Amino acid sequence: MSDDTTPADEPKRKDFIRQWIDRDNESGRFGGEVHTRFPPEPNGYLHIGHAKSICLNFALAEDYSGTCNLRFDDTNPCKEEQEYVDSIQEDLAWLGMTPTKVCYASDYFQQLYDWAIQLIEQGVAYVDESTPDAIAEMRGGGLDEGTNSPYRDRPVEESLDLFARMKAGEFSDGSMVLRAKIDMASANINLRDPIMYRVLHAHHHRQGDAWCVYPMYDWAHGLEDSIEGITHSVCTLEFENHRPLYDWFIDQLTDINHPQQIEFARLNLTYTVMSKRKLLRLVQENLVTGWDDPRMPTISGLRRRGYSPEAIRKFCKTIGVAKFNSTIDIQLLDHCLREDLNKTSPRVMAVLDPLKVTITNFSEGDVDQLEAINNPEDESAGTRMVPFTKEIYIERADFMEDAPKKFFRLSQGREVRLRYAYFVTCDEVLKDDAGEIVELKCSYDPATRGGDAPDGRKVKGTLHWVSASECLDAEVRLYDHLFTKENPDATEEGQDFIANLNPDSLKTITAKVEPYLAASTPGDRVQFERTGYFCVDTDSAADALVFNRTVTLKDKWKKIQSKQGGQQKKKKKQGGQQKKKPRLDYSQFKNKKK
RNA sequence: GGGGGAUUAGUGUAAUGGUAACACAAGCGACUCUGACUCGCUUAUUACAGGUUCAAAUCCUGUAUCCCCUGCCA
Repeated sequence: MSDDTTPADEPKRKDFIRQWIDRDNESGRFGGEVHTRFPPEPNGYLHIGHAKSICLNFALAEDYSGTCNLRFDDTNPCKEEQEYVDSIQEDLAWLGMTPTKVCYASDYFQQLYDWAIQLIEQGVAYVDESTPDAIAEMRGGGLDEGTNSPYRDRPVEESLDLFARMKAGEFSDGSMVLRAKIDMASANINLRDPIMYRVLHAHHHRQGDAWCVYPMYDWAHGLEDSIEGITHSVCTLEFENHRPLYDWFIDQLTDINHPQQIEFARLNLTYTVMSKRKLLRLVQENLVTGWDDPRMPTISGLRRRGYSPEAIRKFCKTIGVAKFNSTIDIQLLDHCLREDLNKTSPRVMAVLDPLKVTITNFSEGDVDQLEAINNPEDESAGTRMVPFTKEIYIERADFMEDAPKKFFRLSQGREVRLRYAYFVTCDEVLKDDAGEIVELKCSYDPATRGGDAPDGRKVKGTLHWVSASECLDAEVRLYDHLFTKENPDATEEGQDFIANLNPDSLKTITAKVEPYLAASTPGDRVQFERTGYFCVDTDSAADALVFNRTVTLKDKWKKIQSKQGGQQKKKKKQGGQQKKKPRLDYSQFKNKKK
């Protein structure tokens, strides 16, 4: 994970978390040690938002010569499954992270239980037999102060006895809880006698049926951190209100390690959703093919799509960390991706939308093997041979009748270069009855073999191509944003984010690819020249290749085209004064929780 | 109505009392056997209003806006 480039001459800018750690180190608060952790609940797949947290926590440990644990926060047996534990470990390893230790919150259940008894004995915890509704009612809210539970001052012995019997399974789910005795009038609702344990007769994925009580997050989390010797407990903004409680619990147990909780803003990305609930819904309603659907922002989805761990790490580093609730433009992720793939991906030619071209003056049956560079960014990648024949395919979009001056590609009477091959000139356009172009007749200049004209004549365009007789068919899955709107939650009244799903987020086509690709295996990443970066899908087989489009190449021509179209439209509308786009404000669209 | 946070170019992130930087995006141009890559140039009265100061993004006061908080979820 230390391969991300940080120019040594660039002054290291420190985010607020590193500044905080520096202060702690200066004061000697933790003896100069920095121990972090990544604490997922195993109830879903990791996504790019988790990657931000992962990269942060592991980078902190590395930067300060500390440690970083992976800890499964498995305190709720109802939602958690081994499947998720496995996927999380796989994703973490793929991202290139090696935890110092792999821990489970459930391993601390006995310690937590013993400490709970200690709090009861200290008179700061009690068993409450009120109903869930009654507890909610008594908690109050807003300006209403809470009211004390009638069980709040019951004798210690009674709570001790009841708590032991809760654990033993004598009581039904929801019948009683263990509560901390703090302050029912606190302005911070989290401090109004928060629940520490609930009764749950549920099977735990690691503890089996050993427990009938399970600890709540607020009670458990800080103590888990404390047990592991965590110094800086980094979490997301919504836990800021919980920090006083985090500190309170640890303070009750004198002489245990007291980590510092630090909160940062979670990642939001345009054109996608990040909440586990929404991702789960996409999977459960079969709106995508699964957690690893290449359109999903999950780590497994990105992996299958063809993202590299380097690109994701670079992205996480680039976006930085702060407390401002921001939304990152997906184009920044694309940029980090292209930056890495450009350096690492072998080039190859593939025609996605084939148009047949016959080289009229090329001998029938001849196969001319031409040398092509595998990666201009990496000389060690070497070269390969590409077969050229009388009939080839080019991209349909690379030919245009009555082409404008700015169109550098093929048109009647125009000459272009076929990459690594020859200059060709279009002599004739063949159409079917419907007027559709079905074939081009071109002539080639044998003197330009390899792609250069001995007479020094230049050509403006270079096209990729593939031999019609030597090429392979391949299924290509063209992916686009999963949603049509920057903010999928921006919907009409009565709709939700599902309404903004992009119906064109996947187009499957059959492409013609050069024979060199026959040996490719799932996970291989290549660049289809002039088109984009592609990755061999897990569905791919030797005789049935399947490619996923990871990301397109930047396309200046497309911009020129759309600008010309746009200008015409604008003229029609009126003067076309460009208004400044307002700052992204998603809040007005968010569904308020009732 | 209460509590906790936040606000710097279109989007993000820096600058921690010394005159707004970097990346992406957008636009213009150069280069090019990928209209890719690469390389140039362009883009901010620091949410607003006052105040302190020789000097304010930074300190003070007030205002506005946004986010989070009333699960026996995490």
